[in-house]
Amino acid sequence: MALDHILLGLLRRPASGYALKKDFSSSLQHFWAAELAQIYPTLGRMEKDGLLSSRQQPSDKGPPRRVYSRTRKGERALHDWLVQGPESDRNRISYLAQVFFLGQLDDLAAARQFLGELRDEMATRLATLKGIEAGWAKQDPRYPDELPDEDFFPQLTLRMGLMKLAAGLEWCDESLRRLEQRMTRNHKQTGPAAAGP
Amino acid sequence: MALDHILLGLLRRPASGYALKKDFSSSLQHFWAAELAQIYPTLGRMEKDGLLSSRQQPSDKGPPRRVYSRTRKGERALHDWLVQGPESDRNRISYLAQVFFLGQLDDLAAARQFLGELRDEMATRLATLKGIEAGWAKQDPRYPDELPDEDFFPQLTLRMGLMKLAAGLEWCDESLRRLEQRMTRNHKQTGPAAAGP
DNA sequence: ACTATCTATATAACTATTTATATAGAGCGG
DNA sequence: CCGCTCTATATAAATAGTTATATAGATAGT
Repeated sequence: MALDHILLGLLRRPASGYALKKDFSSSLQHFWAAELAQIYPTLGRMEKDGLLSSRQQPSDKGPPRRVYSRTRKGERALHDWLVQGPESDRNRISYLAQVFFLGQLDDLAAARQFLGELRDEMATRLATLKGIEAGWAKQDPRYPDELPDEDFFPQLTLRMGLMKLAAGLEWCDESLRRLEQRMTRNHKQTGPAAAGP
Repeated sequence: MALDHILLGLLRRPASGYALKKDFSSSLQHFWAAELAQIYPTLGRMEKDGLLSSRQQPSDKGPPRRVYSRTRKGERALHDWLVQGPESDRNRISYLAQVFFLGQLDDLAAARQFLGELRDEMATRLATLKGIEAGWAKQDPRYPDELPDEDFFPQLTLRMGLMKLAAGLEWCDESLRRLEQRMTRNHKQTGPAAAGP
């Protein structure tokens, strides 16, 4: 499971479940999300399996926290995950499933509406990622090519997000243009159409 | 759940679970996969919920099959799914999670190896999609802009796949180039480095 | 006849994920 | 002091998805 390995990667330095969830919210969330209700039992299982160890620590703000560290075994598991090569993910993209069936709507205007909303969402996400990039660039003059390895690879994932979203936006625009052409065409030839003389 | 709605979309014409699985394998699989062991109980539940109806039919090649049709209620559910707007998917991309942590490998050559494998996989998938596109174009002279609506939207999803994979390949090449620069640089300045005079 | 493959359905066991809920201390605003 | 938010952990219940396995008729090849 990828969550296990992601937690191992994040546990480069010891952290509590709550802190790990924050790591997800900051950078990782764009390609992998996890809820606390999934993180806590996973950490417990991984400790049971000897991949992690934990100790309780008093907290200045709130109840005591359980801080996890990865063990030698955990480090090996992370290493193995990385050198085994890319996991070909069962990439589920639900909006494409919707697009696939848009032709079954009685009115193409509803399909246009759909693609317009998708375009807006992608534009928003692209703006978000650009904001993150700008922030990184501002606070570190070494951005992007003089960054330490530790930050180079996360930066690559951000770059992938930017490139995919740019491609997605381009696709939306192209699709909307083609759909509108199609709507105009259908409008003009209402009735006759189809077969030539 | 998206699987429910996908099945409703596929059931434009009545079909058995086995046949629906084949529909997945042909076109849909690139952005949504499903196993028979998931499809059968889902069809059962949807029938119980009144979204589908079924009847048994003798088969010429094998045991009798249960053929499902969507009900009026099922059609409404599909319609609602489409007009509600794009589902923002929790898009999980496990290879990006791996890339994120590649800096924790002791040897950057292993990271290069990883990105090379990813590049190869993407190139293969891109070739596959291009093959599908070529097949469609060959068997239908209306491809792509004179296709009936029914085929226009599936064709758009194929196009999205092509564009995303092209972006992905570009990213791999760019990342490999930058990683190799980085490796050369590290090699040259073994020891001194960092601070200027 | 034997074997493999394809059609066809189904279930059990397991793993993963989401949503809802409970608990409890600490700090802040009104 | 009351309610709100944040820190912090945890569990229950439900849903979703994967892997393994069982059954059985039909057809094609050896």
